[in-house]
Amino acid sequence: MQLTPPDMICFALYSAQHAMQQAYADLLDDIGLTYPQYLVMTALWAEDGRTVGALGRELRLESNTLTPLLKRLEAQGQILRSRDPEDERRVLIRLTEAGRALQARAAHVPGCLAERIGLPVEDLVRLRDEIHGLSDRLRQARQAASER
Amino acid sequence: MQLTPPDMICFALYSAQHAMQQAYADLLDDIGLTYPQYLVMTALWAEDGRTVGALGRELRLESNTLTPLLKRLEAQGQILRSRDPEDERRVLIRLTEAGRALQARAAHVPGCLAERIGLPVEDLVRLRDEIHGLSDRLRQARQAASER
DNA sequence: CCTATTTATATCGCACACGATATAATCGCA
DNA sequence: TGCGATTATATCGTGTGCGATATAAATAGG
Repeated sequence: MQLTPPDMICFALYSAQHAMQQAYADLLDDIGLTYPQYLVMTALWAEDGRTVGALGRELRLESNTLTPLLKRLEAQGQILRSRDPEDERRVLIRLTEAGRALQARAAHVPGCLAERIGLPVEDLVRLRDEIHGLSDRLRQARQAASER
Repeated sequence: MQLTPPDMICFALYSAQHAMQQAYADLLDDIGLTYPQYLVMTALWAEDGRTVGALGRELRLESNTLTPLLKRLEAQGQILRSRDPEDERRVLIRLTEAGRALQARAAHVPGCLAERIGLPVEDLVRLRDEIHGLSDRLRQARQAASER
């Protein structure tokens, strides 16, 4: 007896994440952002002026992913990267005027996505929380295993 | 008002998929497979001798992703790639003896994962089906949008 | 005060994903 | 039968993710 990919919850996540990223790509193409770039911009619209590390803790990404991504956003003129004078190890990420202006141009995205999905908000919220619960369990188990 | 990534169901999927892939990476490292390679091998253990296209339909991947991945599996000696004599456009993927033998070495993986997650099977099955439902809705909406 | 350790970010290499395009084989139909 | 359309796979370029490692700044302990 062999499980097939469609039976596996890991594959459900894998293919749903791809479908979601493609749905976002359709909407984000207009404003010139990739989906991970949009996540970073979303985090900055909510709270500007954070360090690379603080962004990484929110998005669960390391500097090896964030640094090149942030350099591309800087090259696009959406953000500025500068060393923190208080602690020269840290790099502060701040939105430019263009980066702030992009928020309005992306304001329709969550609504368009919700419309594409077509499920009641309560269902989405419940599903989101269940998926976060799964993530938390996986990360805790990994933490525990690495401390063995 | 700005949604933050943790509020967004897309980010729940995104981070859960990363956590899942890392959990698998811990287990698959021993047998020398990446997580996408494991998905392909799983599909082949269930049904050997399929074409690239048939694998792609099951895993929802295109040839631009599968071809290099399959070449790496071939270089590892897990599979053979050969043109279908019936239709020279198609490439048949068949397990080698080593590829079949790997099934036994990977047999513990689903159990280890379930243990890491630590949720009842019924919950996992329900969650899996809800996530598949979300994927289906996203793909249908994309299909509909592209036909506009 | 001076060095060992820790912390924050960056660099490198590899393996995906995927849009766009290329190539070759097969099919459809006049 | 011939040829344009379709199908199956491959190639190319870009952008992630991440393990491993490097580098530089800050901290801690003697």
